[in-house]
Amino acid sequence: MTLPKLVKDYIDKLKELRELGKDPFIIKKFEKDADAAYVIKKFSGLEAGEETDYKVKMAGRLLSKRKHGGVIFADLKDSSGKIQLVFRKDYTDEFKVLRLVDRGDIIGVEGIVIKTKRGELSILVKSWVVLSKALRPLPDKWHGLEDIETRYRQRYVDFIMNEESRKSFILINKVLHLIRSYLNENGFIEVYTPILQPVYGGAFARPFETYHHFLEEKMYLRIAPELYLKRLLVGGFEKVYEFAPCFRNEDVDSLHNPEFIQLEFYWAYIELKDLMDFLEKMFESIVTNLVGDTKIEYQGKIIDFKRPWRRLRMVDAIKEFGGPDVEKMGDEELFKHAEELGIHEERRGEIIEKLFDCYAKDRFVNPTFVTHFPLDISPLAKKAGGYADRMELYIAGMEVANGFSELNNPIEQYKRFKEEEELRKKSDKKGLETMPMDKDYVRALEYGMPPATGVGVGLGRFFMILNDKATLREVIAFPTLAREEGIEVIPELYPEVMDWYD
RNA sequence: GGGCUCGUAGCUCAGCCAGGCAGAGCAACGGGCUUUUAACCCGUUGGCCGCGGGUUCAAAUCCCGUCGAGCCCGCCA
Repeated sequence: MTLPKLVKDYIDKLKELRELGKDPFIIKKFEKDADAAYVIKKFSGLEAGEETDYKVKMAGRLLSKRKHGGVIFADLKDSSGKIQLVFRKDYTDEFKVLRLVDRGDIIGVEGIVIKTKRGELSILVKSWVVLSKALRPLPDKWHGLEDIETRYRQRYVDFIMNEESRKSFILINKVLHLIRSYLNENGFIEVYTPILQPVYGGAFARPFETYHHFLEEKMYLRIAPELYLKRLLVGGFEKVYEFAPCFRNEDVDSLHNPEFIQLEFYWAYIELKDLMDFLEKMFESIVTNLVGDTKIEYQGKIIDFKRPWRRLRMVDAIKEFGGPDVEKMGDEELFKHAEELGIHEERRGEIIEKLFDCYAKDRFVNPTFVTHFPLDISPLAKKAGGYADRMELYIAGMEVANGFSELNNPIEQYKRFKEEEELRKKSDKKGLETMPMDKDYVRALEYGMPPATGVGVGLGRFFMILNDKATLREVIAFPTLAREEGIEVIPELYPEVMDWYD
């Protein structure tokens, strides 16, 4: 570790600043009256060499520092953008003290807007103040931070160095805002339902378990908000939605993170085709608002969100892309075919779904609704013919949404839960892929839930598409990683600094 | 869970195949420079080669194990 040696210079400078009565860490505010984007917008028309008398007070992080003897150039980055600072020996206050200011420090400056002889719009700095001293060096100014692991573990450094990363999250904020507005304008209300649940449900997944010491009870982090949102329908809410953080104790890959956010919404008195119409309109509106077009490029492919979107039955999708006609196959034949493909499942429905994944899933680039799911893997949905009245939305080969006509018959719901319990007893998979009985939910249905349709949208995957990112981790600010051991911090490396701040 | 790849200075990377003093650029430090923008020039500092074991006179390099990360497959609607 050479970090201590490098850090020594930084803490020596902090010490000197303190001795000069300039300890950055005691400062509580800096009144900015401009940011980089504002100055660039207002003054980009200046002639090279022109100096205005327009005064600005700006603050941000110093990303680079170029010394030329009597003049120092630096780049200041704030949340709006980047602008050059010019410090001049014959103009700037305390010019010599600038040797204590490093790349990475956060500073506030007051100066005038100029354009240099080389034509770079800049702030000629009169006075300056260090607002926070960086005690660790920034990554290479040219290559920046590229190491994927460090980018995720120390995302703060990633955001400093990689504007692209920061932009993704600004875009996500816009998308969230658009979704909220769209739903609110359509009469939905936003709600929050329990994340800590005594019984998990609403999906097939292994939950995280925890323990409530006061209640002395085992609890689960929710795998989905579904069953609570439908309790609200029972209670008389007709259109509800939730941006729901969910937790699933399963493997991590480019499409799965143990914690992720689902948008779920429920709408009473409409049926599945109405929901699909609504989703089309909503997505089309969001994409159009965002990029001014229904088409976007994702990983080299063009995705067109223009409605109407294709709708087809799952069994037809399998056929269309070279798979068998499962409707004409008996159980024995179907299971045999699955075995040949290496698919080992206990339910007919699971096999059909796997066949869909195998043959068809990747083929849907433009948004496509796949409908008519096997009943036995849809214990919360109503029936439609021999199938579940259910759809999944596929975009760029990814499952982005899953919705269905909500089963509101308490008797049938009870039976489906029972079937799940039976299956769990038989299963050799420790019951992880079955839903537990939720009697309170059945009781709620016994009071009467209106016919309704609901959907869960995997927002992360939608964000991936909009940001043209290949992995979910890129659109999660702090993705789940294994614990990092052996982190050393500066007060441990240089205990004497602890005496500075009593 | 299976396969493949990677881990060397704060950052970006060489060195490994074919064992022989631990390297470069950037950053940092000292000096020069009043219009640069990857500034430049001269000099200096900086290493648990992820970790543990083995082979060897000698290991960053070869072998085994292990930890972390990435990609693919399986699994997770």
